[in-house]
Amino acid sequence: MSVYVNISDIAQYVDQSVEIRGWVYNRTDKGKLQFIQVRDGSGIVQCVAFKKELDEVQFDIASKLTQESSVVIRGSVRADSRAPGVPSGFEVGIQSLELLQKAEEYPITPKEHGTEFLMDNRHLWLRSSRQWAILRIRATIERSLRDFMDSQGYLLVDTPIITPAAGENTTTLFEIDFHGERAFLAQTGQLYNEANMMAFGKVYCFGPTFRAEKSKTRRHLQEFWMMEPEAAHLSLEDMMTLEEQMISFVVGRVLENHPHELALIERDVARLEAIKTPFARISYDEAVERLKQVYDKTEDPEQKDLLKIEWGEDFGSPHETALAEMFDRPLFVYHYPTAVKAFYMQPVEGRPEVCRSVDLLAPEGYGEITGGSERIYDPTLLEERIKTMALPREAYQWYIDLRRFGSVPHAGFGIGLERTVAWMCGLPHVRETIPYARMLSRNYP
RNA sequence: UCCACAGUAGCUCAAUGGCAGAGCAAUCGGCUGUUAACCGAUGGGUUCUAGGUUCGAGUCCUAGCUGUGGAGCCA
Repeated sequence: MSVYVNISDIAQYVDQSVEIRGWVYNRTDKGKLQFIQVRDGSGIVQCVAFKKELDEVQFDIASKLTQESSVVIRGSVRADSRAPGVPSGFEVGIQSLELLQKAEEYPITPKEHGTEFLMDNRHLWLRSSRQWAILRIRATIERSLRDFMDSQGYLLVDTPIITPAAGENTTTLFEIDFHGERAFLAQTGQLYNEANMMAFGKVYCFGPTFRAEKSKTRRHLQEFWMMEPEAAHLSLEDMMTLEEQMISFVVGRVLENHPHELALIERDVARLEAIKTPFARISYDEAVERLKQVYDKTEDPEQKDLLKIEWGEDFGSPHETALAEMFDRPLFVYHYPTAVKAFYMQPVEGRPEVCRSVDLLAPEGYGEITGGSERIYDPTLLEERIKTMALPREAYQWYIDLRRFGSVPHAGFGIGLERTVAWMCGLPHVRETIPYARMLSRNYP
């Protein structure tokens, strides 16, 4: 009798008879010998058919299998160092084979393809081993982020996706028709998080967010996933500690659970193993000084122009890359100018021109992966800031209310899932970090 | 929105202004240890679109469309 197994567990069944239910990943035709690589979602295993050992009809089927045909194979597992697969080193000697469906000519061949073609066929591309590995790592990162926050006593409280008119800068929001009223897809759950924090102490939300910006870069999506923790009585300094513990926890989980996947995508794991606390911490002031030094040393005029910076300006991506390259682990940059940050950020005492904000820049040029701050908790100051920034006060009434009923110092941050996955997997573009990327010119499939 | 580059067989790409080509995939044949197997054969084209220059345009020019990379944008 053969037992139905997942390919990922194949090592436990050496010299036993198993049943594999999967899809043909690739086939090598050697005449009287067929090497059939079968994937079942959990892994890939090589199945071998010898003409002598199979009945004629079944061998004929085996020798005509097309890529992605669905099959049920029964056979005995043997250890063989020559066998490729995930995990490698095991193969199934086919005793019987059942063809569920012979696949039509499959568009994605084992050869190279262009980005546009692959994205047009994203529904099929997901079956390729690289994409399979990346999305499995994404799932682990997502779960680890939740596990970490849960272990720290944070409660998952979901925030709405359909939100009322925010009033300002609607150009970056996706507008929808809410029964005749204007509504928008959420850009962040943060304001609701602050209300939830007042109810539960320590909370986080984790869901999709939407940005209608005309951004067309390797770091931007129109729809992306973000986890946002928010806690009462959390200082900026304690938040940095929390963030670095979180990141190193997640990196540890990925290294522990995905050696096969990391090997498949050829990630340099030494770069991940180097992610140890404490992370580097520098102030915005120091960051600007360091960037000016880099600027002075840069010869290439085009590059030099991109690195130009004056105190008070926000960093562009070339600046973030230059700063991150100075360290082999993630870098916190704190106390940004108040003018370039959001209205709700708490000013630094005695230095109102900067605020208690912090961004975390990933190594290897992956840019900002988290951003957060202490929030203004004094209602008068918050109202002043809303007036200064010319925001519609009515839209923020409930938010101001939070400061009228037992206001406390608090802080929070957001971590962008796709940028985190891109960094940990060493990918050049975020489009492969999400099953179906929504980009400026991509809403299919 | 701006800058740069690209668009040729199902896919990845070649082709000095002069016969439209290769590899992979498909189909057929060969091979008992392949790792993107290999070897032989066969079929496969609106060269993104519209106009223009030229004896002749895949190639040059103009406009547009699509994509890629980057910048800006990213409270």
